[in-house]
Amino acid sequence: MAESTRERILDAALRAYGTDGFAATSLDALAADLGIRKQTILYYFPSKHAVFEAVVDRAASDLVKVFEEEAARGIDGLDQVEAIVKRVFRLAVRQPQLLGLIREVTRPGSLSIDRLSAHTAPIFDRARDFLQREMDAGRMRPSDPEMLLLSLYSTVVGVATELEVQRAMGISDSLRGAVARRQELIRF
Amino acid sequence: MAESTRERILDAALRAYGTDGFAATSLDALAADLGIRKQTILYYFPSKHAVFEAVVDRAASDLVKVFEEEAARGIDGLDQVEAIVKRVFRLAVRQPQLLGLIREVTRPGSLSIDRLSAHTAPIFDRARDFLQREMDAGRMRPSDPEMLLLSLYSTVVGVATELEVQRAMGISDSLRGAVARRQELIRF
DNA sequence: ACTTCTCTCTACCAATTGGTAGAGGACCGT
DNA sequence: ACGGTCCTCTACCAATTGGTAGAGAGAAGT
Repeated sequence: MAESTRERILDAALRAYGTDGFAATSLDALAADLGIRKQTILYYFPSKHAVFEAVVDRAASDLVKVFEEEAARGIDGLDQVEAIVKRVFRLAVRQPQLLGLIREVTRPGSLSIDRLSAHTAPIFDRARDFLQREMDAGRMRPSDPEMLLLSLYSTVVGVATELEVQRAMGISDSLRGAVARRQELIRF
Repeated sequence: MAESTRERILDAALRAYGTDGFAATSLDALAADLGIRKQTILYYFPSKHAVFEAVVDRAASDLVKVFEEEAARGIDGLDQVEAIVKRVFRLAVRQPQLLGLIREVTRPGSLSIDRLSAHTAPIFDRARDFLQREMDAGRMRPSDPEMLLLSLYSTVVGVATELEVQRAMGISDSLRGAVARRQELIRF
């Protein structure tokens, strides 16, 4: 077996929750997609919500890994920001459901938002401190680091919804536009 | 009765779908929230999905109205863009669920995205032509109008998710930041 | 007084939901 | 050969789901 059942469940769950949402995805549908019975899912996870939490945990640690790997390379100033944004973009393009999941978690009525922020809070703090240092060192235009981070975040997430809207509006050159916008953002 | 039952249903549905999502909101829950029976809802709407479509229709026409009223005032250049963005912001702050609804509709697996774009396509085209004219007339920095529109859109929607994330991260001065970001955006 | 229309209700339904209980097979060390 | 552990299954359950059928109340028109 190349991939464990547990991992396969998480993969399918990410796909389903990211596109259709948590509430709209039944355990039966999830199991059918995998060619197994839902009781097998409930063997690995105590409840449906536990599946969701596991998916969030894994997605969060994937994101955290990107930051840590990139931070370990010790690049300065804007170059590091650009490198991270680039990698997050690549991750998002390769796994569009990941951004769908983020939308699901950050929904107003969500229960698991604390779970996500628990994972990301440390790198958020580190990123803020990094930006502050770079600004103090004059390698970056000074502004409020927290706000800049939120700007970066909402732009990246915004691009995800953009792709869908573009499709509905009948615009085709989606990816090129997204990349161009990324570069505009960095310049700014 | 100050407000018709039908309108009250749409109000409650917008609130529920915008915060918890469509799939997570049962007709029973919706009815209980209104102090009525779900059969009353099904008297006004043939199905649960029809309620959703009606909510989307009304929300879309609210948005379209903003554009039409503002366009009728005939202001030139950036001032008109700023005025519209300002009004959309005010609408979003007053009705946060409206942006939640947009997120719901623009989700990858959504069925009603065509319904929304059918409403908004005309004003999208008009906005694009407007930007093109303003650029030609030299009142605005030249760039791709469609891309600029998408930028504006994703920034506005992005702010909605931002507020939630900010809350989770424990940052407080949310509205001020949003307004500041709006102004940065316009300047850009 | 009668019908008709509008509205909200009770009663009910089949299907689906998340979840429990436990059987049975495959593989393990002994 | 045997007991134990790991895994996936069948069988089942109570609760909830969206939806149908139709009763009954009230107002309105005739």
